[in-house]
Order: sequence, then structure tokens, then C-alpha cells
Amino acid sequence: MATKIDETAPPREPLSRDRILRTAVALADEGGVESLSMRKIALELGVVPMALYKHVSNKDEMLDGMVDVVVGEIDPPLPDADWKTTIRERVLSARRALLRHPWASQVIESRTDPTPTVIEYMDSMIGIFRAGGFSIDLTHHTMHAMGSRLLGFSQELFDDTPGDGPQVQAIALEWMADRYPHITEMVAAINHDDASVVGQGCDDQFEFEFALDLMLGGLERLRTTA
Amino acid sequence: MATKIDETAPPREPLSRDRILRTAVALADEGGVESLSMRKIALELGVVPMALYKHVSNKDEMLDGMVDVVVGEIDPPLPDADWKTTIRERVLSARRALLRHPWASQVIESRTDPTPTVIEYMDSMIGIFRAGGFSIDLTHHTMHAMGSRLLGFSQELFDDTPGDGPQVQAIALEWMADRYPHITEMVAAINHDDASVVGQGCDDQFEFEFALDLMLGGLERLRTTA
DNA sequence: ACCCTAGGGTGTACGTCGTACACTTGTCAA
DNA sequence: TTGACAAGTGTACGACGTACACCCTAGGGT
Repeated sequence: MATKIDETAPPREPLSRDRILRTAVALADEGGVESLSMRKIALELGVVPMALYKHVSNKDEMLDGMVDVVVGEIDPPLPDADWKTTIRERVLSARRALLRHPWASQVIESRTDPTPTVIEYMDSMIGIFRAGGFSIDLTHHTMHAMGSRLLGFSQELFDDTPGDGPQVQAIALEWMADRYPHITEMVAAINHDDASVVGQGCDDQFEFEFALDLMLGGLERLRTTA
Repeated sequence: MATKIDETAPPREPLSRDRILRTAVALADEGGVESLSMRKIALELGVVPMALYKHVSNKDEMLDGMVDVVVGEIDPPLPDADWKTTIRERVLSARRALLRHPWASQVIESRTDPTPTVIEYMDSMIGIFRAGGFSIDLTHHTMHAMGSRLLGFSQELFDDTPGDGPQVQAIALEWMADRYPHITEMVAAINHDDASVVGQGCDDQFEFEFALDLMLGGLERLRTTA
């Protein structure tokens, strides 16, 4: 009797590292990393904060786990394709994963050393280049050159999509035009280009692929000449 | 008499936004951003934490100011040079600034919107491309493609320099060799290449310039064909 | 000579964070 | 039955960013 479970109470499925990571990822997806805390994760799981530490050694290790979840969503390499399309498709898949979890790029960049999952991903990418006929040295340089783009990073420095309403923008434009003439010219051209009524800025997907193909094209030339 | 300053006491030069930013940068240089706090900056300045808020509205705005300090260290563009070497030298100058302040790349990436200083830098870079004969569209794509590399980012995904002692490394190598065969092969090649006795990894400067020139070369081709 | 004002520095206090540490509880093997 | 081990709890501490009320002093108008 003493050990009998109260069947009316919800069973409250047990904690696990996996369940913690999944809810952490979900919370970050909707609220951003900067507002993610151990206490909120615990609250979401209906548990006291310290309970998490039975499954995760600290917050840093939890962030590592969250990165692993995202990297785990990247598709495996296509079989039977040349190196260029294999890399291309994989990187685009990585980018899709990163767009699903906008906090991830920042977290990945903040990690000090990579998890085994990330290392394995890199190893797999190196293998694709090698199988495609890249020398060891060229492969090495390639890994450095592509850097975090291999994980789908867009790493923009600035955001050209105009965010404010048209009237605010009009006032700002006139003020900006002489201070930043080149930027002004460029965003004007971008907004003029697209066919939609309200200029919503540039096509991020196109820009990402442009950069990716610029690198892949350059690498292809190096590979054949060397 | 009552208004006379006690000349024996140290004058304690007054606080200013600039002085705060400079000590913040210095503290970050030696201790990293993650250990930088308002309280420590105040302590360093011999002042109570809240005093900072008379010159800086909050920590985020202070990080913006620190970024501006770093970006302000980038050399102005060379006069009388073609676009390619102008961009190249400027990016390498940016990289030198970033190497001087290793925390900066992470902070720059964490900012939500750029400061006027950063915007002005980007405007200047756009101007160089335009003057070099790039169409507006190609310039736009270029800015996206080069992304944070324009600010000297190396943005490595992984660090191939072996950090542990040789015996630890030897044990790890054997264990790694079948789990990550391609990485193992690559770091072996890197360590074999360099002439020094103890393999200290690859030449980061070379790798950065390789990536930079890969992009610039690809862009040059696009510019002339388009 | 007086006061007034405004800006710069202070002191205290609040809410939030990560997490150490000691505890209870629930489960199963022997 | 016991006893050990894993899982979850409760309390507590120190660090953080910063709101708010305060003081102190220099300078200017009267």
C-alpha cells in the first residue's frame, strides 16, 4: 500500500538528458538563447531547477548538447554524387537546420571546443573533399576557407531588409543619403529590383547560394589546376 | 578655503565614456568578455558600479562602444590603388585589429544592430567596390558573400593546432584514428609539413589569406565577365 | 555674498542567474 | 527486510545588471 502509485495523478514521465535538451531547444526556438535559463527549462518540465543537474553537468554542457541536436538534424551526404553537389546539398541542409533554430549560430560560435558530434560532421566533410580528388593540403585550406559556412552560417554583417514603416524610412533615407551614400544607393537598388509592392529587402537564400557557389567554383578551379 | 582642493589627495581624473570604453577593452583583452562585468570595470576605475551609468546607458550600449573602439583601429583605405589590393589591405588590417582583441569577433556577432561606426565602415567598403567597377547588384552580392570576413573574421569552426602534450596526443591519436579517419589524416599532414620540431599546427595567417584571395579571385572573374 | 541648479559620483536594494550541498524519496537486488 | 543507489527537492550563496533616491560640488545669475 505504501508503495502503491496514485493512479489518478499524472505519471509525469521521468527526466532524461534527451528530454531536457529537446525542451531547451524548443524554448530557445521561441524565446532566443539570451532568455534561456536553467530555471525556465526546469519550470517548463515541471521540475525543480537542480533536478536538471542530475542529467547535465552544467549550462555549458547543455548548450553543447543543444548544438548537437541541431547538427544532428543535418541530412547525411547524398550517395553517388560528385563532391561538389554533395557538399552543396549538405551545406544547404545545414543552413535549413540553422534557419529552424536561429539561436544556434550564435551558440555554436560561442563554444570553446567542438563536441564529438560536430567533429564527426567535419570529418565527414573532409572525407567528401578527399574522395573528390582534393589533395590533403587543399582540403585543409578548404576547411579553413569555408569555415562556419560548412555548417550553414550566413554570418551577415548587416541586415539590409528595411524594418521600419515607409514614412520613417523616408525620413531616415534623406538623412542617411549624404552620410552613407553607397549604402543608400545599394538598398535603393535592392528595393527597386524586386517586383513586390513593398520592398522587403533581398533574397537571403539567393545570397547564401551566391557565396557558396563562389567558393565552390573557386575550389573547383584550384583542384583541377593543382 | 572651503572650496580649495586638497592638493595632497590624488586628483582622480574624471570619468568619461571614452575612459570607460578604453578600460573595458583592456579588461576584455586580458580576461575575455565572458568575465567582463560592470562591477569589474568600475573597480578598475576606482569608482562605484553605478557611476558608469552616468556615461553609458547600459551594458549592451557599452559593448557597442567597445566594438567601435576596435573598428576604429582599422586603417583607412589606401589611396591610389586598385580595388583588389585596397580591399585586401583593408581586410588584413581589420584582421590585425581583431587579433589584437580576440573577444571582439564574438561581441560583434552578438550585436543585434550595427553602430554608426560599423555602418560607415561598410559604406566605405561598398564605395571601394563601386569605384572598382562593380555593378550595384554584384556589389550587393559581394557584401553578403564576404560577410564578416570584411571585418577580418577568421570564423574557424575548429582549431587544428594540437594543444596537449605529445604523450597525451599520441594516446588520443590512436583512439581518434578510426573514429575520425579524415581529420586524423589531415592533422598528421599538417604537422608533418611544417619544419619546426614540435608541430604547432597550421599557419592561420596563410589560411586567412587563402580564403580571402579565393573570394577576391572569384569576384574578379565575375566582375570582368559580367 | 547668496542661492539655485545641474551633472557626476554614491549607497542601497531588487530580481535573476548558475549551482554547491545536504536532504528525502522511490526502486530494486540480495 | 534491508540497504544501496539513482532521481528529485529545498535551501542557500555569490555574482550579475541596474532602478532609485541621495549627496556633493562647481558654476552662474541675482
